[in-house]
Amino acid sequence: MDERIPELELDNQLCFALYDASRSVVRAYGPLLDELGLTYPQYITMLVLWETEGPLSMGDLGSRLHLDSGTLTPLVKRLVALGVVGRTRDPADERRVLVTLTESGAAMRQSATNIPGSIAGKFGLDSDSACALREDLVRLAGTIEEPST
Amino acid sequence: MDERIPELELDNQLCFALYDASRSVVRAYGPLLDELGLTYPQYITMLVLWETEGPLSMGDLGSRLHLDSGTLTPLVKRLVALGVVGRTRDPADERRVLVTLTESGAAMRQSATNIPGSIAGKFGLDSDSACALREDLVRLAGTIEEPST
DNA sequence: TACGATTATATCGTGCACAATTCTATTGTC
DNA sequence: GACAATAGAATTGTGCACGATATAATCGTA
Repeated sequence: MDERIPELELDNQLCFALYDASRSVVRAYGPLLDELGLTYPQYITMLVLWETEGPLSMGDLGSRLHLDSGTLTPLVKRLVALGVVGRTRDPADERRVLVTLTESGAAMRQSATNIPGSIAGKFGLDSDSACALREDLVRLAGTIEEPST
Repeated sequence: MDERIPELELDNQLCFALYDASRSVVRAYGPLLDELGLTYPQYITMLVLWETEGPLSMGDLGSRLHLDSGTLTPLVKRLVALGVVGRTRDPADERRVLVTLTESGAAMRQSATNIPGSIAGKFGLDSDSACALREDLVRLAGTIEEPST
């Protein structure tokens, strides 16, 4: 093209570095999650259920993962089909749908305990750097979320 | 659940911070790209074309963006439908498809020059921090890509 | 110069993301 | 207690991602 416009060059975009790194990391989970029969979004959904006492509503899951019902509804239905969670209407409020781990879903947690270590090995990062990077990313996402005046 | 397993908690996952931040940033581009009629993946494709002298093959575009033909083929066809690029077979090698900017596509570059600045304003980061973060992410993605012995 | 191997793209199928809309249950408020 | 407003999910439609497969052009080489 005519002249260079450095701000528009791909290699100068923080957004592309993020987008590319995110896809790379999700791909890295692929082989490990295949053994569990989960996709990456399904895996993080299971993480939330594993760390929570008792059932969670679709809305609770959605706000934890920042996913809306258009994404979560079919995703959770696939988890039901896998037999790892159950879906029931909340008797106290029939609008709400409660998601609960099945025995099989709870048991899967043990098979997943090796995953974080395997992944950490693929990152060329020591634990402190990984933690610092994670904090930078959380801060960035938090800043962007602002309703922007 | 029974006991805590900190390595499996969502808030300790670098992968989730990345995944969440990436989606947040792409969402932040939404309103700006709407004015151009582009999606985020279409936008980064245009970035590559804008910074390149002459046409690019599908393969060139794919290796630059780390996207395969299953993603790029329909994406580029939508850019053709928008009238911003053209697709032609390479006469020197009929297997290759060359993507070229149309006049309208080249002109769109001017309308895009304000985007990086607008986005930078949404990040709570000074230019140096953003650059450092970008470099960390590029390094991370590069490390993961290794064919892993 | 046939012809098997390789290369470049396209196609197909599954599963996200997310905006927009719809549907039903609940919650004021009069 | 009727009823508008709201809240929680589901549905619909579009556009990625990506693995797997298919197709066609080119290349190597016997």
